Amino acid sequence: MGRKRPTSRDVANLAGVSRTTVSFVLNNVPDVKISPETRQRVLDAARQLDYYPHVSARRLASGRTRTIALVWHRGPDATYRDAFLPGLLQGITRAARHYGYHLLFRPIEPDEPDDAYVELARGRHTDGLILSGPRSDDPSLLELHRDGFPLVLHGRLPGADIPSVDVDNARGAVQAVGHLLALGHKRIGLITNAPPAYTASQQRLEGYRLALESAGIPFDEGLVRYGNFDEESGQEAADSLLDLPEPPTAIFVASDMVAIGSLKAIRDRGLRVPQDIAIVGFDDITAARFITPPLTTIRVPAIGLGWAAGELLIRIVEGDPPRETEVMLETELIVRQSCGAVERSGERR
Amino acid sequence: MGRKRPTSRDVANLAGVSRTTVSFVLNNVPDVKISPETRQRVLDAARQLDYYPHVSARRLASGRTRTIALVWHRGPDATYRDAFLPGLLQGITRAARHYGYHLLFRPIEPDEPDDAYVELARGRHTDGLILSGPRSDDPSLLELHRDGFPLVLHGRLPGADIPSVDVDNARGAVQAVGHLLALGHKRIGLITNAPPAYTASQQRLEGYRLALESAGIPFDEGLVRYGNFDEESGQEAADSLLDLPEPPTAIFVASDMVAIGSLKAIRDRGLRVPQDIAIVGFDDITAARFITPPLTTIRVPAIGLGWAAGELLIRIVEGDPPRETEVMLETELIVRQSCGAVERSGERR
DNA sequence: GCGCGTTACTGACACGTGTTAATCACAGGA
DNA sequence: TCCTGTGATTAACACGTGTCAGTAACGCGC
Repeated sequence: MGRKRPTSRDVANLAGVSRTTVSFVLNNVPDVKISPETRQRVLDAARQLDYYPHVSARRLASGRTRTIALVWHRGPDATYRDAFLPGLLQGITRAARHYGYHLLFRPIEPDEPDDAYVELARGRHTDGLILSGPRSDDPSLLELHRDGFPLVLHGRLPGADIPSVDVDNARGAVQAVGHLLALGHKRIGLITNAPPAYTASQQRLEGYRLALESAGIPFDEGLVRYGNFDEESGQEAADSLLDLPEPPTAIFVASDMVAIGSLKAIRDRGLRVPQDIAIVGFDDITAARFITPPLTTIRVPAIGLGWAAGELLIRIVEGDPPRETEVMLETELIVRQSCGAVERSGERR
Repeated sequence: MGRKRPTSRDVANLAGVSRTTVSFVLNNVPDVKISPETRQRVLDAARQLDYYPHVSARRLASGRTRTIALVWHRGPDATYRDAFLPGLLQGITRAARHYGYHLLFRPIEPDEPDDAYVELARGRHTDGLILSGPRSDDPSLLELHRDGFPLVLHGRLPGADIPSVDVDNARGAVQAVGHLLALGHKRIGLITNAPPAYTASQQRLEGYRLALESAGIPFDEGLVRYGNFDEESGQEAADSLLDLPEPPTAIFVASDMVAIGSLKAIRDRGLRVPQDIAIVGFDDITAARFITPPLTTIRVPAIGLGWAAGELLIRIVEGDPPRETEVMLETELIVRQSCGAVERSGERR
């Protein structure tokens, strides 16, 4: 075994000053006068001993952890959300690094209680939490927020005015349906990403309705089906739409994963995409570029969401909250081939 | 603002015992006798006050953080590795949760020094580190290991005998090439996943060579090309192989991402997969199932790797290291359509 | 009555840092 | 000579827990 970890006392002894002075120098405490020679002596001593302050001690004394956590609910939509995880993490960790914070990653598995994360907050494990996939019926959540613990939700939670970050699902749906309308389609079906209990599902439906209405086309409930995150549900939903006496000429499938299932259903009937049926997806998962035909879709800015959530949370932690604490990020229409707007080409997005 | 956080002293006062007793009860310290009534009084008091121990204080006193970190080097292969991140994280956090640990996620961005992670170890931020994508020329790494700090590498580092976890790349390549040989191919090309500087690339090449030799086919360097993680490199490499006077009838592309580029090159020449050229990939990324034709490939057990790394590290931290500290996990051959072994069907894997 | 072991509990120190209030040396003005 | 302000430094306390060494009470054998 090597020698023991050096402490700030060791640095102080080596530099011939008090421990307090070491703390002042290493933390660059403002409004404290330290002579340049002393400062240098301390820095030299610290370097010579290869001194790193003990984080736990520092946290205990300062009362701050400089750590935030991402609480990741692993629900029925796990595979769907896993596609966003790398981007979201990258965005959050970038913000964290920018402000000098660390990130704790805490998935909540299905067999755990939903409020397993409160221990992180109550035990002062972290200074704040980003909660992805919050449940509206979670009392601990409201309690934490009432007690002033910094929280940011990924995904809206109607009712409670908790700071949140989300993508503008309704506008994204308007972009998708608007694109199909511009291509001349009048009879456009909808397959949602998820059951109506999910707010994102409601919002995308709302955008679909808005786009149609502003084009003077009446909303027809008979053209709406509900997906359930996976391909199977997309296949069934598309089958159901194609069985209609007068099937749609285009379908907005509000999830790429579901859209992949829909494509299969269409192909199995010998129909061609986009010539017979045009398709626009949502999410822009990695696979969207590679399937046949490449999927026109709505890109969700995962990194941007992560950055926004991280920055918002840290600013709240530091007592400098922005005026607007409900952030909405814009989506982007990615035109590929499944919508019929462009012919096959070498373009690569 | 609500009232202050309760401390163990508050619990002690409410229960009418000493703080020491509270600690004994809540931590279930063995070999300490506490009467059942006292124990219950303490538990009731803790519950009544909604007491959660202060993690930082506990860490300082105990000298242990019960936290491990995943250090994630974001190098030139970032997009390729992002595909594994969710699985790896799930495996690690499962192991962490099983042993009562937390996970810190620490990406190292390209603009940071390679050894930015040492602060985590030296400052006792975590009890141990999992390093993904280690560099052999990193002196801090060897120094940490020499000082007895618990480390586990994801990916081999030849030379230093640091505990590590990796997939058996060579055997995976043998599986892939063996499958092509069994289908009757004699002239099999290789496109690696990465330049030869990457050990995984060397190992997959080695497996390719072994499989051929054990089938009595001499290794021909002229059939080997080096990929570079992305599709472009796969396209170029495949073009180069197809330009040969006697092109191969099958190609083992040791990366699905690279294979996608190769498929494009083949299709652009009007050739069909698998009828004219058979392809087997490596990694089993999500997109592999969805491209046309669905890619036969070698599945890498991301969750298993994560679990193995997490468990190995924690056992080392707890002073109970297994005898074998170099773990190798097996890959799995996933047969789809790009190899020509099965005709188009409804199967879904 | 006294020594002794056992049960149930506590006092006091340690962990390594941040931070406030105080101290000291010293120069300058009256 | 004494008072005062200021620049440089430090003593001392606080943060909330884990844990060792001890103590008080009590039963028991002789």
